[in-house]
Amino acid sequence: MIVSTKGRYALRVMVGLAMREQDEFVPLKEIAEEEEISQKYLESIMTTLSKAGFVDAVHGKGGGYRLNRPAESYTVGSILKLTEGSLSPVTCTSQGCSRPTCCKAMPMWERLETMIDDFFEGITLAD
Amino acid sequence: MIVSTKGRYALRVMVGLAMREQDEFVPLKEIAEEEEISQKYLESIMTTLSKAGFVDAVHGKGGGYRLNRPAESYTVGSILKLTEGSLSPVTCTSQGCSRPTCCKAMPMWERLETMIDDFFEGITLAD
DNA sequence: TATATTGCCCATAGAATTACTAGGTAAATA
DNA sequence: TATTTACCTAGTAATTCTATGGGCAATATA
Repeated sequence: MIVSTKGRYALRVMVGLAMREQDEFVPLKEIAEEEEISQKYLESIMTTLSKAGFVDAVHGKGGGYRLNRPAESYTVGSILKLTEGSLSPVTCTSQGCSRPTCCKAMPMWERLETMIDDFFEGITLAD
Repeated sequence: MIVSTKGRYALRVMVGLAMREQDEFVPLKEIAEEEEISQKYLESIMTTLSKAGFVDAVHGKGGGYRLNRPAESYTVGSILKLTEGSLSPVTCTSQGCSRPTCCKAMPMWERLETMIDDFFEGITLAD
């Protein structure tokens, strides 16, 4: 499986935020309830999104998270790459491969990876 | 990662067999050395391929494995589906998904799955 | 028949990854 | 000051992946 729950949760949250008022801050607790995700688990995901500058985060009462640019400018690919680390369908392409026979399949893996990458980069939060 | 070593090993072995004489039986030991895969691990993979009828297996001296049809008739997809179980990029599509927001992404996952499936089914051992 | 060679079956173990939890710290607001 | 919120570090439980061990079954050859 290419995409784990972490990436899927991140995507769902971003979609959720995109459907709200642009300048409204939504606290973690509220997002977690809405999406039925454990608060604690979601915390680590939100921090990742925040540190990468994908969302604004504000502490204290009335604080929370919100998007900081229009939904069209977030590609699904950028979100998944951030949370998953990589979207490589095989370790061959992401970590290299030393074997002789494996390399016979290498062009295939590379084509697949490009195809998947194009797919995700071609979709934004406005879907 | 969609494709684990198991699937990749199977693919490599099948490619290796395809490049030999059609009616030659190759013992496990020889394949394992050629591909630098542990004999024991390869055993389980070969048994899977054999039980599914992808290869002929013969016991005893002079025995081993060989393909039983032309290389063009094996798609990469069929080999990977057999050894990996499924090529779904997310559990949503293979195991179902109950959540409301997840389903907003469902059409995307389905399109991706179809795309990947078409990709692998369009490639045979004659590559 | 005896022996060597080969594939087949079943269980288990180590490693890595994934998914999730616990508990405390820092910042902002009222 | 007290409350609300985000942030940080660590650890744990569960699952999957990768591989190993040991014995049994089938076949060929001497």
